[in-house]
Amino acid sequence: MPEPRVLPTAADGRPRGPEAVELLFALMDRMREDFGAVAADFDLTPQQAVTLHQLTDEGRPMRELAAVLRCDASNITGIGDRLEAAGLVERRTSSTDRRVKALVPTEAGRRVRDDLGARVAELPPIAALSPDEQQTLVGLMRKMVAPPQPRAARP
Amino acid sequence: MPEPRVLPTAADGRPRGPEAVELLFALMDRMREDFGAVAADFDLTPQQAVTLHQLTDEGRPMRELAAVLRCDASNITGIGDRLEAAGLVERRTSSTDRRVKALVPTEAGRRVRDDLGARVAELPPIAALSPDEQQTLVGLMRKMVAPPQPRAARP
DNA sequence: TATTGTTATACTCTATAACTATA
DNA sequence: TATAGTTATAGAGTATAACAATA
Repeated sequence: MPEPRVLPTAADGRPRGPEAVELLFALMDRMREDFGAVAADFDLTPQQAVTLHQLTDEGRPMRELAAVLRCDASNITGIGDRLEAAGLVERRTSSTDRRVKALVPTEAGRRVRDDLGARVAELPPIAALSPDEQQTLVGLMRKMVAPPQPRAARP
Repeated sequence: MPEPRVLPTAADGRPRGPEAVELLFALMDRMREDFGAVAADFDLTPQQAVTLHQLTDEGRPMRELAAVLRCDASNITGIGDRLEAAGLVERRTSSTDRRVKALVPTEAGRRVRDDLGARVAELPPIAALSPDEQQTLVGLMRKMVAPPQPRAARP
């Protein structure tokens, strides 16, 4: 039973940046695997599931989705194609700017999105924590996901 | 500036499984992007960087790497090929079982691996936390990454 | 001119299945 | 037989560059 290569733990309680990174990677691998299994249950790839998960009932412009998913806009075309082929989304041209198209979830799409969300919320890594611990985790992650660079105004 | 779709926050302080999942996904996207940028600085793809990062100086059997990286063993062949072409690893056949080959980092590989590790440990998401917070995060993640299923012995 | 979505291209990752060489 | 690594294959994600339609 192989284990990830993890740097030695500090016995002094000092900052553990490297260790935190190792664990974060291990956690990401774990979530990727667990989430992928749930997505597969809905006949979706992980990215298709993530994209569907990001759709509000009103739909979202494809450009906006690319920004949220942090990928090039051209990728959304293909992902949208496949979600559309699966009958989970429709493309709707904006009435105010005919250049923009929104990916709008169909009724089936909304159902899958919600069912998938419920399943994901019960995944082991999250469920392994007590309510208090989940609360603590949420607080820490909020700080971590914050702005890339505070862009301090130092004139 | 689009934002991820995040479920409403509880005002009652009760378990926030869904919210924790949303933030975890956002964090994963963020880390994927940041880590990818660092890997690119070393002319590596994210997976190549992760693989190199998992190598000890003695090298690791390819099968073991597949288990650690949670992917099919056949993928390691290609990743190993590319790392080898870049002069960062060598294949070494085991002296005790000639079926197994280990991916062993070259001197250049060890240098890149270490430099890359140092860069990653300083990524913004981690650096955004204080030493105490990092310590707390490590504790939480240890529980989360634990065994897939405790596999309780209930005869 | 600038922006949105699309297309074309090339590369990587991914799993599956069949193969080889060992054990 | 069983296992480690390989090869072949197919599908999906990714970025880059160029394009049409629209603003």
